[in-house]
Amino acid sequence: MKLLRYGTKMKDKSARGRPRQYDAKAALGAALLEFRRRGYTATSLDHLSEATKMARPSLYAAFGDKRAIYLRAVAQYVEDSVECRDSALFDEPSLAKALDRYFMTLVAIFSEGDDRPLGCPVLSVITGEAAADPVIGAELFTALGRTDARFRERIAAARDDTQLPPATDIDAVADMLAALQHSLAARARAGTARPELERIARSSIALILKAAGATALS
Amino acid sequence: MKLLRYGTKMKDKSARGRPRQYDAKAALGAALLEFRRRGYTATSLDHLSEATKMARPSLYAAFGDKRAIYLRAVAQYVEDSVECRDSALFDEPSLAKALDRYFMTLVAIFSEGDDRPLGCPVLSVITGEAAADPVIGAELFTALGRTDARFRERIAAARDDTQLPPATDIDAVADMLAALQHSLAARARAGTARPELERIARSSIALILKAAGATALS
DNA sequence: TGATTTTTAGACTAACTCGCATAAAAATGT
DNA sequence: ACATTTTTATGCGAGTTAGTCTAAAAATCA
Repeated sequence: MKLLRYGTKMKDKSARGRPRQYDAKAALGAALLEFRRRGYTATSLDHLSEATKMARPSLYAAFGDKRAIYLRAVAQYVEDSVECRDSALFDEPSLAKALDRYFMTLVAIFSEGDDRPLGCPVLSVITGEAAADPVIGAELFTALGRTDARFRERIAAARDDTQLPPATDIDAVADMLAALQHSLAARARAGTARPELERIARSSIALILKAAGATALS
Repeated sequence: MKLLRYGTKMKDKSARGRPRQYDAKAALGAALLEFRRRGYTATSLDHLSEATKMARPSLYAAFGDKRAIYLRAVAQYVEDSVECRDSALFDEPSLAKALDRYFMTLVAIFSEGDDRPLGCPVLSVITGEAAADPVIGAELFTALGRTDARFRERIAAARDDTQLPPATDIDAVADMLAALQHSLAARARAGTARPELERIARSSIALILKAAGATALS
């Protein structure tokens, strides 16, 4: 019912008044980069204000307080990267190739950073605060659940595809793939360079597929 | 040369003056608990002062600044837990049983906490700061390296034991075990309860051993 | 041009933080 | 008892931080 109005006058949302000088999407991207560089708590609103080139009151008006800024920045990151990652996982028929594409994409993201790898925008940033802040804790929990669900879907599809045995323990294999993802995030954050991360990813994928009894798909 | 004096007069170290009211070991334990609860940056010296029941100047005199307190607290944790963990890994001839004991011990540690699991004293606490603080980053890196080395030793021993094939890729198997450890830390920090962590650990160990081609040791 | 609306900029308060400086307290040695 | 030595307690000052309030700037509509 609330949506009815938007169909008719789409532009009214920003018709009058001084036009905003900032690009919300770019601002959230810059904010996330700052969070990844400094960590969640160590990032102040002044840092965010400088990184986004938005005045503090504008930040509040646009996104809310610091936690809301982080949550929206992550939501945008997920939205932007889910297409690429889902494509890697599900558009490739061969499970082995799909996993390789997926994890190479992941390593590329985790390896971003001028000085050293910045790691995962979720795992490497809010882990410290997850126990103290229930909202952050819930965000971390749901993020892990999202990844688990994706892996389970892909493994189930491979089993139906006869690439994996019918008796495959889907949860166990998915857990191992998730563990690889968590481990790559931790290692990247600790400073492990990209080639080493890729090596670890590839050998781990091979081991997991071997354990699952995968039959190569020509 | 500096050590010569200590042999003769051991008590001189705290002979005169007001005796200290605090127990350094207990204080570091309380400090680590506080770090695990709040996260590294969010923990202030006031929090540490209250938790350890030491005045701020006493904290400085005894351990140094906040980072030094954390590093010493972690060093003590490693020292205290390494005996138990090494015993689990190396005193048990069967690789499967050794890994089970090791990871059950680890899950017990990660599940500590009144309200929710506190996770790993290293991985779950300083991940956020590792990119900004080079000293913290180095600490994280060496901690990961320690774990890797332990797993490699144990896998090599099992291979020499004929529990694993001679051609076992030691690094690959060790990487997967480390990944399981990293993953359990992340999941615990996200709030996953202990039984679920134990289930994940057991099924993952089984899968890894299967991939490595382990032969059961009766 | 003038009124309206929205964003931006600067400043301000109250609370918190670190690190230290100063003084009191509690033990020992003579 | 008195001087010495070490630890503890209090509190201060410079710097940060979150969040808000007020006023100026920049656009549209009439």
